[in-house]
Amino acid sequence: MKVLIADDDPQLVRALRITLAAHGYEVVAAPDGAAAVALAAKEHPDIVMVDLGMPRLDGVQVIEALRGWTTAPIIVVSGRTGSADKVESLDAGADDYVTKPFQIDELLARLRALSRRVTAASGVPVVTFGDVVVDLSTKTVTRSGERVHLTPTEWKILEFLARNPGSLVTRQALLKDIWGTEQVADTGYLRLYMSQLRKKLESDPGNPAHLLTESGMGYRLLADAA
Amino acid sequence: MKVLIADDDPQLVRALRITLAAHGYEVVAAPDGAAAVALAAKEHPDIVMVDLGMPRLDGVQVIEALRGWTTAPIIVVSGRTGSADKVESLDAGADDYVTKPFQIDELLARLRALSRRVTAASGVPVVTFGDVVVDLSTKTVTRSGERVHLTPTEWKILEFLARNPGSLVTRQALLKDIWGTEQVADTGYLRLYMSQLRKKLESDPGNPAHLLTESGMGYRLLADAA
DNA sequence: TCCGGCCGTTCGGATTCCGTGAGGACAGCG
DNA sequence: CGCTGTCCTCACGGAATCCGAACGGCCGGA
Repeated sequence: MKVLIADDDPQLVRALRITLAAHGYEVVAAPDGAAAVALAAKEHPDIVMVDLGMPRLDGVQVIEALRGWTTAPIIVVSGRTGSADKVESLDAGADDYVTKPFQIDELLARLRALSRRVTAASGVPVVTFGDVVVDLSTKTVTRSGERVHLTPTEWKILEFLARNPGSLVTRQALLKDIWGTEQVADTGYLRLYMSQLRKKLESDPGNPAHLLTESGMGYRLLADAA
Repeated sequence: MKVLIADDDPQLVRALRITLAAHGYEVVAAPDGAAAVALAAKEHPDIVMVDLGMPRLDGVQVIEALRGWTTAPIIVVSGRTGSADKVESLDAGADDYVTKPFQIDELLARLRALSRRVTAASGVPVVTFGDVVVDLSTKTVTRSGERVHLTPTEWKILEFLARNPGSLVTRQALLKDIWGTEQVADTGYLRLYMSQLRKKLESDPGNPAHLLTESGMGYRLLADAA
């Protein structure tokens, strides 16, 4: 049973990690919302514990992002005791809400209750790199949890690259797959679409970290390890 | 959605009955543990709310009895705040634990969270988005509780989209499924039906929030969190 | 230092694609 | 025969997309 902890309090994370590990859970942790979403896509945890009021992406936004593609139980652990926060979190898709400070045995009991309800994972073919998630089955691209809109041509290029993660894709292979032209006359539009993809998906489009170009050869998508 | 309330405080039961009914729940109530178990066997509620410390059968015993034959979510509503009671209840099979006095909106939110699990787990093919509910088994569509009349063709399109919530559906897939035509010549009627569906289901048909179109590719139904 | 190949990026016109209103064809029904 | 509901065609305005052209930066070789 793998648990993802999203909390910006390193001391609390450390204590939880020890306790949960002692009870047989595998623990992964992220210090902010955006990292939590990316880590969830990569690790596919069975249960998610999320704090409200994290940097970079609020807890509620994390819940909404996760609910876009997973049904794993989500439990909110927050210092906020108001019912408004509880209602908002639960309606966003959370399954439980615990207020700090909490009794550790109560939290463990709630985790056990949620574990009972865990259903089998969906096994969707997804490719992730950085904070980007590419879902090849639903043709959906999200970045830090938010949907990114791609034009048909942009999607075709990204799809082709995502189906060959890590390996070099020659320019003519891309041109043939997307425009079907045998005769390749690079009039420059491939460069144009790569530019737009980087603008939409890279955090620093000028220095791409994942959509790499191999001079004279083609392009390469550097994906995260599955 | 049917809720069974097991509590020996008639005043609280009365208040809950009114509030829950106002939010669309069907309510049945039992004043003690033994009656609650009997009533559950007869009524088959979707969710059970149980108090600890009832006459004739304690709350934990009620939980254990119910868990013998049903997986319906059980939520404990109790005045006892100690973690020992929480742990005991949750480990007996309860799904949630709320302490009295409680905020009614928080309780409602937790009920909604449990309802989601019920519909998701029971495999009942129901898709919701905004104020619209699409029931694939009974072929009915309701909006804010009121039935919406769809023509056969409109229903076929919505059904196809609802069977692939969140996923992009290409125009040719829709045309092939609904008109069976191999050769696709979009003469424009698909666009017309999408327009009518939006008029009937979207609150702002001009700016659709759920029946989205991906230019050049197809359509996508953005459903609520499961 | 100059030069030419290669690449990324911006701009804008041409083209395709989409939403929507109006209305005809057709079948079922009283 | 008129009415009603549904399916479909057509046409138009607006939005999204494509792609040609051009400019600037980088870099290795002469």
